[in-house]
Amino acid sequence: MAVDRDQVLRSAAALLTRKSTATMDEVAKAAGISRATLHRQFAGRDALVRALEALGIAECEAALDAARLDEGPARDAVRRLVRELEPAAALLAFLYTENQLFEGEEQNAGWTRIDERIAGLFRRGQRTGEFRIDLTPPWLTEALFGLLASGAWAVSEGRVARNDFTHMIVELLLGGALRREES
Amino acid sequence: MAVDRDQVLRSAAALLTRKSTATMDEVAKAAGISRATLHRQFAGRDALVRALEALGIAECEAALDAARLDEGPARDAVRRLVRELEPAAALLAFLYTENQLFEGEEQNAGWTRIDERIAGLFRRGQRTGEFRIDLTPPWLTEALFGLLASGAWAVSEGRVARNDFTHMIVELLLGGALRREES
DNA sequence: CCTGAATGAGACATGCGTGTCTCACGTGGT
DNA sequence: ACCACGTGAGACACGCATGTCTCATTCAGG
Repeated sequence: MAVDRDQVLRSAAALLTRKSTATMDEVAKAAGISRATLHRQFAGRDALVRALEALGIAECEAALDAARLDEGPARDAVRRLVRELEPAAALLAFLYTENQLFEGEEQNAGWTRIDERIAGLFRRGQRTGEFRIDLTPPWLTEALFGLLASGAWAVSEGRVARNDFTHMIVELLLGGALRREES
Repeated sequence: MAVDRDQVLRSAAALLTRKSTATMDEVAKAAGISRATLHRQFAGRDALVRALEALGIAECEAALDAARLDEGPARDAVRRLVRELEPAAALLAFLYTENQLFEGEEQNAGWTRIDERIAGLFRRGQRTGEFRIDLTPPWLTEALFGLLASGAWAVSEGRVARNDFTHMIVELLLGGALRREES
């Protein structure tokens, strides 16, 4: 009776994040439904990944909105953004590596908009003099996603405590590894 | 005749870095040999990936040696390390994502040693007071590989100029995005 | 010139994931 | 109680990459 599509999507995301080559049968079992029903919800593996991508984009944009990127100091906006993005980090890490496979096809327009909003935040920080100008906004955006993925993986491997996730990423991204003389 | 095994490995690395799902047949064609010969050199796809992993480990350790990690200020050692690692970045990016698949099996001991050497460098920097102590060496190591992979991908996508590769990674890793008042 | 080793081309069987279909079962609504 | 709908289970064929094998060809060395 009306399988909870969103619930299926969540469990699929949780499984594929750990094992990106999981079979449709494994995905179905993980969701507690049969392969037939899974296939009734998502036409095929490709459709499933696309749905996951749409979910990732939606969560990203929700985080972007919740972080109020254009309010206050840019550095604080970055902190809020990473904090909001944390719950979606594992899914984003999966999609980040999965995207390498879509080499031929053009990527979903949603990512372009998200990249643009984040790059805009970094540009704002550069304009106000908060951020250095020798690191380009596109690179900072790329690095943010890369660190998000690394962080998610490090947490799942037990190399970083889950509670430190946001702190590790934000501090490295903003402050770097060097000690600062001034505060 | 005696097919140049190392040459085959290099071209396989170059191809798989761009298209991680490439067929054995595609790998063979890229190397300019037949699938039969490729299979005579590497028992199967698994053996090929393992060989690639061994190559990546070897290049990493060579870079580690060339960077002389225990000489001079730790920050300079990090700069040398990234510079030495740059040629191998694409291969490492491939292996970095491929490693997610080896979930069940234990990872190659070579990576453990490499991780340990790099983490040791960060620990040394913390001891000398160069690096902040709230970012753990394992996380900095993980972040270094993550940024290396992000950088390699950004370059191949044209989002970052190839010449800026080392600078972008080193500066972000060491200094972060914030402008520093003092030099 | 001859022999042998290595290579390329292709055929062939196999395993695996996938997509599709059918049918029986259980549940909810009428 | 009856009917309809969604579901689970399984069978089936297909596509595709893989692994293995054979055979002709080519090139190097004796």
